[in-house]
Amino acid sequence: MACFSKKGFAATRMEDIARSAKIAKGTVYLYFENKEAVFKALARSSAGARLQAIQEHIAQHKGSAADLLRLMISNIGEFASTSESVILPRLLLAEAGNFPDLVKFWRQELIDRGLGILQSIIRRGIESGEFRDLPPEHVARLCFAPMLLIVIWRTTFAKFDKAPYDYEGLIETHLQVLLRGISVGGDA
Amino acid sequence: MACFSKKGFAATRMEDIARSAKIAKGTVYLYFENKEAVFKALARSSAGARLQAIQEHIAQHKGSAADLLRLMISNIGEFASTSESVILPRLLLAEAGNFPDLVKFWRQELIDRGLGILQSIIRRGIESGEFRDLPPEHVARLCFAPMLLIVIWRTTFAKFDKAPYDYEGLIETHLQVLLRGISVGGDA
DNA sequence: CAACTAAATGACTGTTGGGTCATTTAAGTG
DNA sequence: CACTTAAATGACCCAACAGTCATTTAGTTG
Repeated sequence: MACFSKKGFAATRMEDIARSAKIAKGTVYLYFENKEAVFKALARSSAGARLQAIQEHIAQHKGSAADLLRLMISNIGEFASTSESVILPRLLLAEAGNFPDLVKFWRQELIDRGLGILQSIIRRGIESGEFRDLPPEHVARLCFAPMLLIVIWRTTFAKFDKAPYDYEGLIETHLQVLLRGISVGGDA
Repeated sequence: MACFSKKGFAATRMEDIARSAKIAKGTVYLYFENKEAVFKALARSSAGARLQAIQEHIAQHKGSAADLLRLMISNIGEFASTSESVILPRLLLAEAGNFPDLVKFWRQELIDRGLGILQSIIRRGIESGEFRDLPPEHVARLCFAPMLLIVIWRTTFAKFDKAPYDYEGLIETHLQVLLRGISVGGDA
């Protein structure tokens, strides 16, 4: 992951990978068919389990839809702004053109499922009268968009920041604006 | 642009570029030092002029901050969801690791300036009492985040859509949620 | 310890593709 | 048309690197 995320797929040499793993180049080929297989194995390493857990957690949640949404966004937000693993989605984004099957995999297993979860929360909020009647498929993406921005910012532009950017503050503001924006009451 | 955006920098051969331009490989080297120079020339082609124009337009705008914000977001949104040029930012994102100086250029010339414009609108709205007192640097990014999502969606995931996604609807919803979320009044 | 098996190595090979330049083609000039 | 200059070409060269495999090293068993 370190190698690929630093230079991209094409510019990473098998020797780089091997040295990074403290083994010889030939050894890599005992475990992987070729360079592409190394990359794919890496890219499939799954956040799927985590999503599964979230999905179940939500089904049995009793609080308001707003609370649930707040919870989810905080969670994803924390991941996006602190985890080292964000270079993985970043990497996939960068190499998307050369690995269409991986893109399809990620789209189905993570994006569609993730958006589905968000949508179901929003739909629930609308039905219960908490949220205004807005298109859930759009609102779900609005919930997620700032996370994507954080991932891209951290992995691409952060190195040129004079002062470290306050990701927590962004997420906090996002929650305030979003919840006020979709709630029916005069205040959120 | 067609070549690079299809396969990325490394996987694009000079012959591809040449054939695409209906000239011979050697001819490319009459106009560009090497492959990197071709890429950089492409990546520098500037939306800077457009930004300049926007900046001036805003200085003399008389309407409410909300109207101004709506205008800007609609504009950027239309660009993000219809222009073919989005493959350019997409490309830069993908190749960021290999061209740090280009990233710095884009960050300074486009991102910082663009965010600056948004921030100034928001600050104006806060001072005039239209908007709530939220951190402008965060709100500016919230304004922009869905555009980024659109760009990435279109250039990476759209090909797997069963039905074409309604980008206009997303932008419309974004405006509704955002303006209601940051306005002081009970309604936006 | 001898005999055997499994794992790891890295020198080597073949291919790919960036970059060069001798040659050809086209344009300009008196 | 003869001659000069500029532009374009693509066969060729060579460095880089993915992938191979004969050899070495480490581990296991009786």
